[in-house]
Amino acid sequence: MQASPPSDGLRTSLHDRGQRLTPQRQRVLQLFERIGEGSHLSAEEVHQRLLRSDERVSLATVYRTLRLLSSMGLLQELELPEGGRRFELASDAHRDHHHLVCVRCGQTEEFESDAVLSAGEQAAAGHGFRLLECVLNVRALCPRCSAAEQL
Amino acid sequence: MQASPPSDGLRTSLHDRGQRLTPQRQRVLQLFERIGEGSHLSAEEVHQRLLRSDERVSLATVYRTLRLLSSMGLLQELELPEGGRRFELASDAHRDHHHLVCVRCGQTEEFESDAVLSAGEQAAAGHGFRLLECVLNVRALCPRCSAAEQL
DNA sequence: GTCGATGCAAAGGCTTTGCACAGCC
DNA sequence: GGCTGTGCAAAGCCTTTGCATCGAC
Repeated sequence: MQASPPSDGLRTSLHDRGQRLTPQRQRVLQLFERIGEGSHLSAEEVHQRLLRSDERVSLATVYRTLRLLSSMGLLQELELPEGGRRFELASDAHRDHHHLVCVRCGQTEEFESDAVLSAGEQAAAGHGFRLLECVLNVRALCPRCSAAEQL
Repeated sequence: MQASPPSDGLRTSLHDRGQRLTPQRQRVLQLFERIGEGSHLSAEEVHQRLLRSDERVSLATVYRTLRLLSSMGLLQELELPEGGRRFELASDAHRDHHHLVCVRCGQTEEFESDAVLSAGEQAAAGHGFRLLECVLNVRALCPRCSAAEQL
């Protein structure tokens, strides 16, 4: 009894693009599936985590794979300037997927909002654009840092 | 007849922080004022534009100044991963300031939305955060690129 | 005159790339 | 077996930093 092997979907998607299923690509994607949808990892973190579980993948390949999986729509790149490029598992639910970030300590909370999605859809439609993804970044101060700033 | 000298506000803000008003800092800020609120420039572009108008500022100083002016709240950094870090003139109106970006060709449209701002405020309040800025990035395909993708 | 700011060039991250070898199909 | 993917190391951005000099106050 095991979860449906994720390799199948991946293999097919790759095949359609004339590309191959390799252990490295599986390892990267499975890592994201293991940690779940909410988590954002940098390339370096992906590399470290794979090494820790004895799954050898070179850093260059991590970069190549993150780019590939993003272009295939399986991962998506986050837009949080504080702290570099990060990736997370893509999902339809995440077309509307927002971040509340403390600009001082980096604490990040996620939230969803139909209001935001429909505002995004309206804006896109108004300019004749086709919406792909809609991400609201709220830069803020968390309670602790907000208190610290008052001093 | 000239617009109120921007140096005064800048001089005061700098003074309060024990810092000095230099020609370089004025040039950078004035450049942003000249091009208006909607425009996003990278450090390199700021440098190039200043050189073109014979205002000599080293690239290192451009970086230092962009960082300084941002930390003073006079400029703000954009969050558009496609195409590197960019800055624009800050203004209160821009606390709520959104981008519709074509992921294929980079065409960018701006829009505003009260609905988005209030969603951001709600989210911040719900977690006890103090909102600073609220930016919605809508990744999409512009009409031209959308058509091209259908082929 | 003092102390912060600048310019230059060098150092620093992070990311991509060239090339030979390995391994998927 | 062909041709794509990988690993390694080198190269390439973009950005920051050290240090001597300059200049705002």
